[in-house]
Amino acid sequence: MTDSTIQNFKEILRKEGLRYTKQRQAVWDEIQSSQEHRDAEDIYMSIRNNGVNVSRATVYRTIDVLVKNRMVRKMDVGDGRNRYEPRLDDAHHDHMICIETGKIIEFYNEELEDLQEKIAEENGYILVRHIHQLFVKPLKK
Amino acid sequence: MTDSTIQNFKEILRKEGLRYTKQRQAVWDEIQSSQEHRDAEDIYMSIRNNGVNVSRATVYRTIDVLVKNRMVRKMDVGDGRNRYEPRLDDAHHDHMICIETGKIIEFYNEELEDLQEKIAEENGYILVRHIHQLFVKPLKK
DNA sequence: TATCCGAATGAGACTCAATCTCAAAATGGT
DNA sequence: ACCATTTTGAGATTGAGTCTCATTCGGATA
Repeated sequence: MTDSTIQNFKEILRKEGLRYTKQRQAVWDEIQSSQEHRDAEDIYMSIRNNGVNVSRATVYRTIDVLVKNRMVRKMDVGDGRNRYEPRLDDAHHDHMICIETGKIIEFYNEELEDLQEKIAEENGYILVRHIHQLFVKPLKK
Repeated sequence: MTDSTIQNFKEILRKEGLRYTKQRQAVWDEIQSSQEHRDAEDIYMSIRNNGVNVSRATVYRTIDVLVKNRMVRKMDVGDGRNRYEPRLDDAHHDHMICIETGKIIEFYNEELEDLQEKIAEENGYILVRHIHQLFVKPLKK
């Protein structure tokens, strides 16, 4: 991680009135270290394997702060375990999950985004957020 | 429920190699009796209140069969409890959830459906199914 | 840099939806 | 009606996530 990312993280904690601790830093470091879509247990075990003593409670608590501040994206893939990924840039994307291999593919489509806002408005609402997952299987060649 | 629906249900059980029991019928009757998006506990309690003795295990087991056979739609609204609704016709729709009132609004948009298939294909996949929920709040007048 | 007080941590208890277990009951083909 | 097989149900279990609270820590202050 870069110094600027650490600074950014510290600023968020300050803004939230929270203290800077090595556990919180370790959680953010760990999530940030991979672009994969990982579950909380995975993140927890990785931190411990790196020699930092942290509890599950702290992992969950820190993830909440990161999600709230849009540094981490929480995604529900429908199997009961949420997955987390860092939002290093602010680019939004949705996910496609291959039902044969379990592979998760990210996608972004402007038209799709616009359409969703339009649908919400047509019903008298403003779109706040959305969950959108495509379950797919490979095209046969 | 109509006789034809009962027949249809019996046929599905036969096709699956399962026996016809009053508990299974009661679960299907209960789900079919309302177009609302209900959770398993709600369905379970309603059946019991109607005087049919059934267990949670049987409710869940029967729902699985109904979902598999596309008689019931299972939806994950992100609060940890799945909701179920009957698929009386085969018309597909997605859901909009008001984050202020919890109200669930159904919607269908052809353009949206086409777009999703197109996106999957562009990535070398065939769309099998999708999860799509819009979390919205009311437009201020 | 020593003091101090409110915040953070962690081990494990708890929650709650959903699944599993297995003895007893029910089904349906003969 | 018989009986092999399936289904049921009460309660145990699972597992992700949350909560508790005694102990530890951060950091503002002097």
